[in-house]
Amino acid sequence: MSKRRRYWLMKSEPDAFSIDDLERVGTEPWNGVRNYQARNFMRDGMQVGDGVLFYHSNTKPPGIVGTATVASHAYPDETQFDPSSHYHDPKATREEPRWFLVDVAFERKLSRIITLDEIKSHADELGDEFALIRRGNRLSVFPVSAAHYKFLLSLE
DNA sequence: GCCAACGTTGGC
DNA sequence: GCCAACGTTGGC
Repeated sequence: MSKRRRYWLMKSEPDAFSIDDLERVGTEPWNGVRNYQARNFMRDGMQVGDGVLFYHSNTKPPGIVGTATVASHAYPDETQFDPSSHYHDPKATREEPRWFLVDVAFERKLSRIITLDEIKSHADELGDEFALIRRGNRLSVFPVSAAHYKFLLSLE
């Protein structure tokens, strides 16, 4: 069993939850993910202490704005059980939860945004396997290699 | 606000 | 199991 730190990129729309919000609250349950692949990364791949690139999506400009750490193992997303929640899933039960999340803890804000444009300008170094700049990528949670994590932060 | 690129759903 | 219809994401 490897204890080696893994790295991830997690997207959030700043209107809904920004890096400043995370700084304010310190730790946040990453609720509302309703994509199976993203869920599987959180449920099966994440370990406490893993590094997270915090990305602002659907804003101008989109880009990496900070870092965070995985602060819990995966557990059921409470919002799936709440009929009044936007994220309610009528097919989920407490016996068989469908959606899982981890807690994410604030680490730091970057001194500046590493914009999507800038990341794209380094496509040659990052290569095709970097999911963020692959065509049509909509995943909100995905793994980043240690080398890519280091490279992206070196752009700061 | 538009729309491409998906993922999901449900009829068959 | 196929696939059309629909909903969502997220850059632009």
